[in-house]
Amino acid sequence: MRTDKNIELTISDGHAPAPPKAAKKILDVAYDLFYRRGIRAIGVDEIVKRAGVTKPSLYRSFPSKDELAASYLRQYDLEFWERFDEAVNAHPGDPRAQIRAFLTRVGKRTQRPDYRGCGMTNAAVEYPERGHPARLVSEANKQELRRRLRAMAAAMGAQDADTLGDGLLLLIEGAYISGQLFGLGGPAHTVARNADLLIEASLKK
Amino acid sequence: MRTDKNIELTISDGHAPAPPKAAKKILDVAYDLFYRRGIRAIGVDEIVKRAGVTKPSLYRSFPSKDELAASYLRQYDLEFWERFDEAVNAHPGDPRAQIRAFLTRVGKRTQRPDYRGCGMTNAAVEYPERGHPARLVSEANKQELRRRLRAMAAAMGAQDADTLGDGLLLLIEGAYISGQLFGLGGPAHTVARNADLLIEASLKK
DNA sequence: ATGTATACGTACCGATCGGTAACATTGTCA
DNA sequence: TGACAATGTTACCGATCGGTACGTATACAT
Repeated sequence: MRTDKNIELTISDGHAPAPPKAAKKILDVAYDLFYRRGIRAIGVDEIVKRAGVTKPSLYRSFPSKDELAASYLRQYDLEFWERFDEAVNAHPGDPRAQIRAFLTRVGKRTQRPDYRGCGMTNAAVEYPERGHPARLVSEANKQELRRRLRAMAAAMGAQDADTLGDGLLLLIEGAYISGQLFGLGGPAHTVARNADLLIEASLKK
Repeated sequence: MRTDKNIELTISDGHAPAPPKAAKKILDVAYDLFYRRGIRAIGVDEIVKRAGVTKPSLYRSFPSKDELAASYLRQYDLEFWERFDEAVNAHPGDPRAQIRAFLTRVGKRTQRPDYRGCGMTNAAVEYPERGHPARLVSEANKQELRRRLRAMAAAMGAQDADTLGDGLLLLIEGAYISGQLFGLGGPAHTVARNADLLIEASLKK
């Protein structure tokens, strides 16, 4: 089991030495398939077939399927925080509005017919074994999310900031799961409204 | 694909004609393995090995692995409603106390070191394909849970009962997921407290 | 032209996947 | 005791799993 491969991909840095084209296509295809149908459900053969490459090309860029899954999640992590920070930056200094903006978007996304929940959450469910490469990425993402939600709850002036932050996290995770369980018209579309009620109840003394 | 097998097991009815002993052991082992490590992660070979039987024995009682998974979830469904009704029956006529009792127990369960979330939720994540036998059981369970939570919210006199019921469902699903993601000391232990705050905010006009 | 490094393709590996055919064993009741 | 049906066992199936040995094509520097 070698560990010295280029797990961290330099995707189109513009002028660096060598941009591996196959790796990007592989990761793009894997991203789509892993998210839509699950990591365990997809074999490497299907990935390379859809990417128009061959298996050795995959294993030259990624040490294993597990590490490819971890790379998929690292990409997911990037895009997740993009969405999160977008909501945050839209309402500077107003954490309650930031949460509302983020959850309004989440609520909308969960109502899309092809919604499949949070890639991070799903991966953690698929890989319960501690220490699995994919699970590690997922856990790190969730712990950072918890940290930020608690900080935002504190900035709102909540009586018990940690409890409110955790409550918001529960609502968010619930929305991710309910979105893929119930589909359109499911409970997930109420996440922003319920979060606002919970915040309201946690502020007043 | 035959469908006329004895999926519904008569487990130890005491004096009926034929109690299939192997089927029960298979289902017990499958229950444990499927829950702890995931359905896709467990092969039928491991199940029959741990159950002390052989593969044909499994396939005489269950038409397929998918149907065995569905049977596992039907058993899970039974035990779930047992726990739920226990909390309900402990506080007749007081839906708010019923919810509190149920969520207090959920919060405690999520803090156990071997906690692996809700078998129903996990199965739905593992099998996103619509119509999968396991997923159908999971979806039915969740829809019934949603129905009952909304009814309880209405009985509490909530301003918007459907929103409160859905909010409680989000918190519950969030607790299931967070329990297995964060382990001990995670956000799930606040589920009862957050639910009570949300209820409080949803009642007052 | 020729070395050298790198990306890619063909063909294959053993292991495991879910599932089954054919046969042996057992319990039950006439 | 004999007949029958249900259960258990041995041995195997084709397909797919993740992963690899090894030869080939291409680009650039000398």
